[in-house]
Amino acid sequence: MTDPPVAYRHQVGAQESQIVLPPSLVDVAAGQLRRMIIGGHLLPGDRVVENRLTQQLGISRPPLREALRVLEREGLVRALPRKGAIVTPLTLHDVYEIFTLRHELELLAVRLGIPVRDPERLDRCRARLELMAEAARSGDQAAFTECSFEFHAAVIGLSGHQRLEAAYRTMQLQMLLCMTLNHRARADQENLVQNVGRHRRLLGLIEGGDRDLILQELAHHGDRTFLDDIESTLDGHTDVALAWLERARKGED
Amino acid sequence: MTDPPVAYRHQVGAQESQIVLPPSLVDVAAGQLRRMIIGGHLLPGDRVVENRLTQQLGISRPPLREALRVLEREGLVRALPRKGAIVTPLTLHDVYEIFTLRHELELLAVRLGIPVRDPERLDRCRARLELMAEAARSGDQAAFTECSFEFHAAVIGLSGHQRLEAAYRTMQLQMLLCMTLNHRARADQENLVQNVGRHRRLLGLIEGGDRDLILQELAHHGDRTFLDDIESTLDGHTDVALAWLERARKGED
DNA sequence: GCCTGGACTATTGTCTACAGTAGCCAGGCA
DNA sequence: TGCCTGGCTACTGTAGACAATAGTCCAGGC
Repeated sequence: MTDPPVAYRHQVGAQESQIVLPPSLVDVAAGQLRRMIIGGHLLPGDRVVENRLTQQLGISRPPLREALRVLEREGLVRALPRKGAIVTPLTLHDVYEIFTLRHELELLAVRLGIPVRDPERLDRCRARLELMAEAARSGDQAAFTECSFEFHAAVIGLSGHQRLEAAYRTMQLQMLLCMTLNHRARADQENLVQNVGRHRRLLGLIEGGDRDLILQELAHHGDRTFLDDIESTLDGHTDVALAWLERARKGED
Repeated sequence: MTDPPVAYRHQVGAQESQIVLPPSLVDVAAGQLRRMIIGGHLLPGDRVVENRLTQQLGISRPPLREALRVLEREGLVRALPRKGAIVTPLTLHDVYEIFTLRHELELLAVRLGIPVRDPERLDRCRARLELMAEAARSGDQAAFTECSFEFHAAVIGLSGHQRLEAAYRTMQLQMLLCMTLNHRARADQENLVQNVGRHRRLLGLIEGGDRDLILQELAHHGDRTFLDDIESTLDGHTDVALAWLERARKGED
């Protein structure tokens, strides 16, 4: 997808101190794999064969294997010794785990981060929200997902708690993995725009700085606690997730 | 250290279903690296040079690099692009992060796991506590640390929440990393035995099944909230951590 | 007709080798 | 004396090749 950097090119940006180095193949490969999984090109349970991927990505096996180790720690991939790797298969219990832990991390972030101390962090949230809005206007589903992901991470980042944010990002990724289970998960542009509206309201609450109000909102959702749909649901897919959850409850594991 | 398996040997255990496979070099290397870091042989900020380690461990670079990727995701090691890796350097803020997040994960585990549903899980806690006690009796500091680590993981595992347990293990590891900052962190055998006693009381509380009582105990510690010393402090090193925290608060970053 | 054994293929686990980069040190120039 | 520059060394990033294993398919025997 991105052109493989045959040689390292040092690119000096507008600001002289900002030197942009091409990322290592491991990072590139990890990013591509994430996109393939989140994008639904690789579904939970699918085999992840190294040779095939090296050809697709145009790299050799060592960096790919390192990338797979990263993905494994992120929970997107499961390694079966001597049998290769598969995209993490999900059960209903997995979904439960992902949503509960994610919810809990959000609560903690609100407790630690609201009211906001560092206005600069708030600016970053605003900027990413605008990127979301732009993606929604253009109707680019993939871009919207990515922007939304980054917006949420930025919100969690208001806490200034890097480890919390890292754990949250992991859970977000796995939530996106859940979403791939439902093929009907495509939202139309209308939905995207509405979603941006919800996120804008969330940002308003945050700017208000009333921690308890936000926590109250979070706790207010009763049965849907771990599928809270106001400040954190990604891409307006809450209903989809709920539906899947319901379906899974009745039928398959 | 461990003999390198020149050939793969399938070992069939007493129970026929239990086939013991030799672990991959990546796992071996990751384990060894963890021990080197937790054991204080590699201190925060120390460079982690690949070539040196391959010689020490008797393996080649690819599996070692994969192991480093794992450790990186665990937060024990930080990769500096094109400059190698270092053991994660810790600031006061890092310690704050580690203890707060760990504490929060504990609270969640108690809320989800108490009262205990699956008695088998409780048995595992008991078994590991006995291992701890044995290590304390023999005064084996390293073994005690490892047993304690596993005991706590088992307690968190009462929740049946694998992702929660995984996140907790990560924080535990990083907490052990914090401990290496203080060279006086060696506890004598007396301390170890006392520590086992505290853990035994915790297990008693858990067996009692009174969730609120435990949560109350956890919240009861006021200033020391995130250094709670009853149910989760490892190895009786709370005081050491507090002292270090105090020292860091005044002086260095 | 079904089961068992063996060879084959696909794939993972590991190693060695090479390309390219960052840091260091000596030497030259202002 | 101080700074810059060139080359050297140590190290990381990546590639390709080999060794070993797990699964599969087919042939042969019961």
